[in-house]
Amino acid sequence: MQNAIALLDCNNFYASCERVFDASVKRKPIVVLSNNDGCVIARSEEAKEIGVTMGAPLFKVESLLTDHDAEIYSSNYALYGDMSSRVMNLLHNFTPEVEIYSIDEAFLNLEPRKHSLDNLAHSIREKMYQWTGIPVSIGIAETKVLAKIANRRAKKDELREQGVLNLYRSSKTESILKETLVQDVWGIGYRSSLKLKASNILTAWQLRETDNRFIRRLLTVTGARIALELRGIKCLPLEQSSMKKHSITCSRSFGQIITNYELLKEATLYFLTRVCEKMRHHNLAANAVTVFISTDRFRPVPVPYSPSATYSATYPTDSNQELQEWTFSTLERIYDKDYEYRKAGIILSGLVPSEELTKRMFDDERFERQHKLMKAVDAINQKFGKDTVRFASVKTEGRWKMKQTRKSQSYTTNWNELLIVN
DNA sequence: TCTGGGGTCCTAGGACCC
DNA sequence: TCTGGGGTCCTAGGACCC
Repeated sequence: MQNAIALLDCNNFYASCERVFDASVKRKPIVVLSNNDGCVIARSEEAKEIGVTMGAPLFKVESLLTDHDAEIYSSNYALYGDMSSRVMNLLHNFTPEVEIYSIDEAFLNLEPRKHSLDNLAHSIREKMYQWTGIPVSIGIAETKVLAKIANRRAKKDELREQGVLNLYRSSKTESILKETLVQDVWGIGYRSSLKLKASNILTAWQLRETDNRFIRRLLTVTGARIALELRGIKCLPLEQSSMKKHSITCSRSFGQIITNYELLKEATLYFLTRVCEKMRHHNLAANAVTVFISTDRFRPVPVPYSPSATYSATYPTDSNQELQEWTFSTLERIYDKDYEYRKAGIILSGLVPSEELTKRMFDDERFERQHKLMKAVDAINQKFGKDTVRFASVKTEGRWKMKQTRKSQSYTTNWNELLIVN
């Protein structure tokens, strides 16, 4: 017995979040920008209609947007994160098995159920809009990959009003797979689509019908699993308890080119401060830090250079000071003075719950002092604002400082920015 | 020093996703 | 002038061991 899987996806999520709190933009084109206000990462339907493409750099579409009286927002992750958890929490009213896949998507196991799949999906959709103001689309099928395809079609023009497409044991599946190009299948990216095309495999249906050993050789197990999922064979299970983080990253493109080693050190130290905060907020510790730096990918002169290196330690730590030592020694390994750098970042990995540090704390007095110190610093910064207390070496005004000139209010997470209704 | 297969562990990099 | 950031998974290849 194959259970029916649903994929629920919030329509134009970031744009919809902005719209919930600002009635004046109900019919206007809306776009939300990436960090640093660099490019477009979310668009309302109206913005799509005037021809704004996903990922377009702001400077290329700015005049188009102003001509159409569009609203432009910097990204407000506090708001989106909060709206997301409202949506996700409500899903448990409909089924116990929910996998939160991303900030705006969740897979649901729809069994067991009292009503028909279609009725259930429509009722989830209506309730979600009523409770949160966020419109959602739902695709239903035997597997995750097929549910993704159903969801995508549920958003298409001719079907958009309904917002639900049920392909579970449906005779429509074959024709829809024949209309779906391989590059539009979840898990098949640009590289894989080129390989498939070279073998004359152009549609999802052809991918499904090709001998699986061939696909495995061409695209490794990842591709083989996708092909099986297209046949309705579950290879990707619902993962409900995937709350454990494996890594934490902070990286930025710089406002200007950096060649100077000291400036690069400043930047990585700033990123390290951010990832350490996040790590301790989740009560985690890390035993490895990866440092990466990169030249400008849009101007690869003379040649692109983007080295990275990892420092792995025996014991995990959550102390800035210790991680700072690891970071600098790693940066030194990859830095080459002959290049101009445009971007850098830090990744913490080997994450373990910080209770597991207890043993070390008994052994190591210096470590225990640092651990307590960091906890105190976090508490103060939480209360009085970011970087109220910091290491003297951490510069907060750098060329990597994030640009956010069009941010909306933190309607749901900051008492001082609540929505006022007159 | 050479001969050989098999196994593990680690890391860098590729590919993909939202 | 201006082109995002944060993740996961898989594999190839090196180092090491028996």
